[in-house]
Amino acid sequence: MTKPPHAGSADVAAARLRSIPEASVARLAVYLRMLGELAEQGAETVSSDELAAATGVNPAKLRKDLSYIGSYGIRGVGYEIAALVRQLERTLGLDHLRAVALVGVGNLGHALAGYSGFGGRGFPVTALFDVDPDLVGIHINGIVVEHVRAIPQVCAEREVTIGMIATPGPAAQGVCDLLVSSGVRCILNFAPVVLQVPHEVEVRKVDLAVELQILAFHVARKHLAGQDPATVNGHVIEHASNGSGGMLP
Amino acid sequence: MTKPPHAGSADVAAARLRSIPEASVARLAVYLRMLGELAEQGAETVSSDELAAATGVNPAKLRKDLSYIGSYGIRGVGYEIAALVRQLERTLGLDHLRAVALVGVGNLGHALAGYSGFGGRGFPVTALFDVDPDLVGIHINGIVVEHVRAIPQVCAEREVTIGMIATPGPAAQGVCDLLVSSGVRCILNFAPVVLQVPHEVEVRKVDLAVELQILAFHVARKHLAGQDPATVNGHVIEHASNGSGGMLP
DNA sequence: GCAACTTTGTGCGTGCCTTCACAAGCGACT
DNA sequence: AGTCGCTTGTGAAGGCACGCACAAAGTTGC
Repeated sequence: MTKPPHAGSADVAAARLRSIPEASVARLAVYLRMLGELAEQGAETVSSDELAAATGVNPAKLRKDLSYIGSYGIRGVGYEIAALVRQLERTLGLDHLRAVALVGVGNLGHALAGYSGFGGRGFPVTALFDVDPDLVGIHINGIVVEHVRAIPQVCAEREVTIGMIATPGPAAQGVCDLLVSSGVRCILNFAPVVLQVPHEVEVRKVDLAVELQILAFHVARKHLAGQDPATVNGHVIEHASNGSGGMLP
Repeated sequence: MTKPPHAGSADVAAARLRSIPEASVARLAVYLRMLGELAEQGAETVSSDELAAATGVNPAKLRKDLSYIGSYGIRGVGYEIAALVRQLERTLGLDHLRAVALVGVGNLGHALAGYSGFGGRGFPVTALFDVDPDLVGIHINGIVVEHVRAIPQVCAEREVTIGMIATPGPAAQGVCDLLVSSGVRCILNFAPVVLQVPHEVEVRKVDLAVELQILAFHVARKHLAGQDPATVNGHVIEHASNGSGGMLP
């Protein structure tokens, strides 16, 4: 199941896409952002060492990550930023916009709806949903909040390809089912629930409470272990000129 | 019950803590939440199969995870929920409260400050900071927003052990340095920047834009590959009675 | 008290990810 | 034109995590 039938460029691309390790994909997105910042600063090329330092990654790992999308580096020089950005965007599927629907306009949802980092990066939030009558009908960032029952119709109309769920836990599975039945195949879940989905649907979960608990574990560990620097396997990040130019709220 | 007639329980605990794989720690937090829900529903014991199904994890992996914190299961029966919860809380360092400071009360920060999932789980947000004069002085959930320059003093007073950074990217490193110099050793970073910290400081990063880009990659993959069900390595999660009882916004 | 059944705890093989180390390739300088 | 220095791309090794499969241990029924 690994061999492409014939060697047309589309098949090659598909084979490559499929074979990129999940861990690498996550880092590619980070490289892409850093490259954008470097381009803004007027840089035209970067070496793997520079880019690795700026993103806190091992240089060899970075080169291997980039090798998955092809050879776009010049030996003795580095990577041409513009070309690399273009290729990364194509690989990550950022060459056309992906409409995003957000369900749950409560506390967190409201913040996500107003988060400028999405629209500016090719992910316009084009639909908002909730069940609360007090919320349905209001506008956030120029988008009107619709009732959850309108999900199938609105998602179809606006060609939504990604759904974000920021509802309370108990409501999440129902909302998820609605999204899936509306053709949404990728879901970003903020609710503290494990979603049950058909195998063709991709779910990523962001669990803030779990993140804090992981940190708490490390606090406890440091306390118990005393703070012997040798035994703590903390990751040290070398130098790296401070990257600036973000885009959060 | 089974084995450990504790000999030097502190040392044993420390050794154990150090050796728990990072991936397991993340799952332990998930188990803990699910166990809490089960307890609320009146259950007294769970088998590894039940808990695994409810959390979308392989049963063997779950048992191995739990084995890292000791033998608290009863063969032929399962795990006694109350005892397991207690042990998990101790292992994750949830046996006493951890004061959290949040820097950046903009769009996302405001939502995090109001997020009930933190305080209810042993992570009271006890300090808020920003640089915006319009925000400094206002109250959110009964907490007053202070100026960033007050970080050292306030963090010391309120014994903050965890810092959350929800500032724009360019401000993050400066804020981080302030937190670290105030004695904060664990940081949850929402800013799209790789923080440079001393090796004894633990940083976890939540990057919403990257999460969406990873999803976009999978959209692109599905498109290119057609949707042959066999070649897509999606994870299928079996049955599992729908968990309810969450605690998001 | 014994046998059959259930469920935990774990040794082990497998595969993925990371990291090292080095050859190949490219540009610059003489 | 040739050589030198720098940087990429990758083969190979090590480590970690996953999941199977089974023995150990407990419970239930007779």
